[in-house]
Amino acid sequence: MNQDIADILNEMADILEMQGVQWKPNAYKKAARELESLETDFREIYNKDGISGLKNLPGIGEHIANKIEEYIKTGKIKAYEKLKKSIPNGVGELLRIPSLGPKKVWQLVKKAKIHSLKDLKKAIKQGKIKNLKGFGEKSQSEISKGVSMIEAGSGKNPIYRVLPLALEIKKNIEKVKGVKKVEIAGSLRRMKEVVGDIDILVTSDYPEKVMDVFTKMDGVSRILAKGSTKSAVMFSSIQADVRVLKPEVFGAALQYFTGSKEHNVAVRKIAIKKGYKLSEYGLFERTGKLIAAKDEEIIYKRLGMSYVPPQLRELSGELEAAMKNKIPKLVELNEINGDLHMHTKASDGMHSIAEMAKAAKEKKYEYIAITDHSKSEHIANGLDEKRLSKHLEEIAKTKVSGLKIFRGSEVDILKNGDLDYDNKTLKQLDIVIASIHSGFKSSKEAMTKRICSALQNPYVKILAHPTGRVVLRRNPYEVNLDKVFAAAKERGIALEINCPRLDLRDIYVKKAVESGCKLVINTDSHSTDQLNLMQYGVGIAQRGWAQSKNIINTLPLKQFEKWLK
DNA sequence: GCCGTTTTCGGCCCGACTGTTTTCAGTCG
Repeated sequence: MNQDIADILNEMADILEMQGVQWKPNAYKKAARELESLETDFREIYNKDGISGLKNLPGIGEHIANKIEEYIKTGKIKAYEKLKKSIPNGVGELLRIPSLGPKKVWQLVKKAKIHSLKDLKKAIKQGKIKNLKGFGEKSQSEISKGVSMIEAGSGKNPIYRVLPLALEIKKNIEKVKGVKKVEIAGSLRRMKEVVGDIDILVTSDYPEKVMDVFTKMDGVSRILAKGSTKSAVMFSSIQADVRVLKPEVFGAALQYFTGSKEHNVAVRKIAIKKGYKLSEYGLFERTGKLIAAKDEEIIYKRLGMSYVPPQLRELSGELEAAMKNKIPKLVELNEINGDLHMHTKASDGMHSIAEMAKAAKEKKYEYIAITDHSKSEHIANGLDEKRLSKHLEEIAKTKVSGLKIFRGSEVDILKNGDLDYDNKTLKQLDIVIASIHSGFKSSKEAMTKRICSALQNPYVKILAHPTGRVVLRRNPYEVNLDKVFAAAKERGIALEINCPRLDLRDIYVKKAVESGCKLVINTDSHSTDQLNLMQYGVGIAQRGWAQSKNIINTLPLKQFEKWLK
């Protein structure tokens, strides 16, 4: 796994930085980032092109390439082992504490013999930290708070918990007198599936009023800071920051606070190359003359590229594309015309067919598919042929005006690659979703073969969670994506982007799009409220560069029915 | 340690904030 080697390089960077080594840490971090974002396994590159293949990767030169080769050949890197020995064992965890960076950690190690979180807690209790040179009363209490935070495990939150809160804050601020613009920034604007905190940017004639309303909102558990233009509060475990800005710098600030950090660093480098300087206050000439700040779009334009949608700002090829004017228009939530994966009380859902249909109608969908589990899925009360037959009649009887309800099933892919119903049964269905729910422990090759074999069935229309590394709670499995994509493409089967689970990494969707596969954004809803998960699926699709033409359920009903045939 | 239409040597993103200083280093976003 690329992550393994990236972790090692990152750790080497941390240790070097602690010891005050200049520049080298940056090089290691950059190399680690490159490996993390790599689509192909580094071993594959090495097997194909040897050490020069590694050296061709940006940020990886002779020395790091040699170390990677050493790792491939021996499973170890001598320089890394040596570095690890130069610091005590538990120091790594100290680096995760907010307000403690490599330099301060190293001070603690050297001057106070603090080698672990445990040592640190003891030293805080004894009041030793504040007496160290470079530390003081305040630092000690900050560190103490940081330790509690780490121990509480707080940090990152899933987007489906954070976005509703952010929208609520936005709504509240929009109502304040004098407010002109309110935008959500940060990783939330990029629609990352896991986000740190909420960042909201505002322009207003009366900043103080905004701060008052924000800090007094329902659900605020603690006010971390309240100033005239910037405040931070906690909503239980979620931190939210609001900044009021001058309208003339709003675009530059929005660009800056949206990130990602990697994207911003790269954009700034481009600015420098063009003889400019970019900060959150705008794009400037070397002379200090302001060129652009009001609008994000203009900043990108002045840097010689097209606008980069927030969801793509991960430094994964978006800048190259923007410079060539090749950024696609991404799929939008309002383009989704149907949800094709829904469960009802018949298997493991909570609501009836009619209730699900009504909720879908409220979403203004043109069509849905009811897709309960098949017979082998005993835990989920899967339907045998007899119950299925009755269930299909029920679906046919359910009428909601203006909504087409397809009769479907989420059919298990059995261990041998066969489907859970025979073809005679499958023939009665409008839509068959094939998916794996058991036997996760097979090898990558076996899983791939099993899925590809199921895809040969003429009735399969959709493959559920095709990502290869799906964490179905405790059941990760791996497949050869290229083979699965090829099989799906050949048979015109749509690959599902499964929304309720945070298991899709951007790369899978991007790869599927690039391979020419059709995708479908379904919610796998087990209750009416889960239909709201569609927006997160759209977010995942957007981050994977998907356009509406890639997504099968953006088709209007008539065209969708054609695709079904 | 990496990299190069300003460089094979000398750079490496920028600015605010904080706490500790007595002019600045470290951390953060």
